[in-house]
Amino acid sequence: MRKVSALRPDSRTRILAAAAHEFAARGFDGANMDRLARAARLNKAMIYYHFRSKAALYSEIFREFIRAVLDRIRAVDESDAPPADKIRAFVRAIAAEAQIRPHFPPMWLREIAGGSRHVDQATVGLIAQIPATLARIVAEGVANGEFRPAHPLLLHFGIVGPLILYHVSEPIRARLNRTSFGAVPPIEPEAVLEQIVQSTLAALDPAAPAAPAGTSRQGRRS
Amino acid sequence: MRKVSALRPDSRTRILAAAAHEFAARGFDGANMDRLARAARLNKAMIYYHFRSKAALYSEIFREFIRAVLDRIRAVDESDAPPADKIRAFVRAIAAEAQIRPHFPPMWLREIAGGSRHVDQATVGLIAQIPATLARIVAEGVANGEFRPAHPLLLHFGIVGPLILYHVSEPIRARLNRTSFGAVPPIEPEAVLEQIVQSTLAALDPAAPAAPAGTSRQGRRS
DNA sequence: GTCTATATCGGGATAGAC
DNA sequence: GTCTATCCCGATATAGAC
Repeated sequence: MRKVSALRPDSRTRILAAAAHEFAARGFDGANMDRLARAARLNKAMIYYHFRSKAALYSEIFREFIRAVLDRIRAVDESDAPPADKIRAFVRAIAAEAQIRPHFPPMWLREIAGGSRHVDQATVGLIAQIPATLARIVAEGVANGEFRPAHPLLLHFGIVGPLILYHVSEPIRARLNRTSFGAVPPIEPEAVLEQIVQSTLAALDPAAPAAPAGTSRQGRRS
Repeated sequence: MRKVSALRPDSRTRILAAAAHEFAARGFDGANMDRLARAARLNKAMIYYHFRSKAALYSEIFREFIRAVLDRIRAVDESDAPPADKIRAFVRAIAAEAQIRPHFPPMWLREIAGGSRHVDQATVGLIAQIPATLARIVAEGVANGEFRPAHPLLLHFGIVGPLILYHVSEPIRARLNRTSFGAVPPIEPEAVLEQIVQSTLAALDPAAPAAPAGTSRQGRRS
């Protein structure tokens, strides 16, 4: 919401970029305003000229991330594609945003781990709309008879979990490869998406094994 | 590795318990030694009598968590059950550990998000053995002809991602319910396990749609 | 808008008595 | 083993010149 000469980003933009990096790598408490300022080629005072506090800076970055995801996802929901295609697009929407903004997955993960301690109620409401959107898509498919009912939040975990883990694990995979604890073959981004879409649609397939989610199946033979 | 009168846990045990709670809720940097001491009904000095530093305390807790998971998982791998049952048991092993030690999932998540900054190389090696064990199970099934080849790490994300997200999201679900942003219907633990096992086995099913994981499929219809 | 100082304080770690 | 008191650094935030 702010005009910027695209060539040399202004100080505010540089701060936001550096802060996203810092928060993603270290978390809210681990982030250091001095280091952040240096990375933005500015001094601390400049940060506090643009932002009220560390917390305000963090909130703004995180809220903007969530908003970007929500924008894409809502567009998907409001399209007139069949539900199965919406699911597919839903997964790709989140993946695309994670690809474009590599600092988003780690920040998201940390917020989940911390019970959203660093975000205000309004932002919590925004976050909640992500699975809520998925729930609408599922409901549409159920009404169609294309899907069988499934717990939307659980479905959401099945999408977001692997996706975020994949994006976030890049540094670890690199580290493991460097230290040769066991070289990890590279993972194709398309393979990640395919597997997630497949397993999500499988969980929604009315024809499928169904897995009545009973408490009583174990020790069966393949 | 330490005898303890089971009735009144000794100070060291109380510290470990309080620390797990504190680290899980706030992360390494957010954790506060004063608050931790109070929770353990001790003073800070006592913590430093038992542990070299905050980092050492953190490391020990985390390593122990990983070891507990590894113990279960190795037992699964070394059993003579058919590969599909091993997969099932693998999922349940991690879920059981997450159930018993509720502080483990958030800490794990944070370590992933932070690129394992707070753990030593040896522990990183232990962590890596979790997907490595899964890889062995998969390889066994592939050799059998029961499974088709799949990227073990990707498979691992498909298991751990949803599972950890489920466990870790309990506080948020509660918060959402309290603030009535939209009441979340409860998720049955068994349903979580079933869905994860199903989708994992589906990804390994040689008969299935297969999704050749090529880089070249997009824009197709369902 | 951008900078150099600096105020202020929370929190990790230690000293040393008991 | 357990405590009280304290050191002291690092980190958020601000003052105030340019």
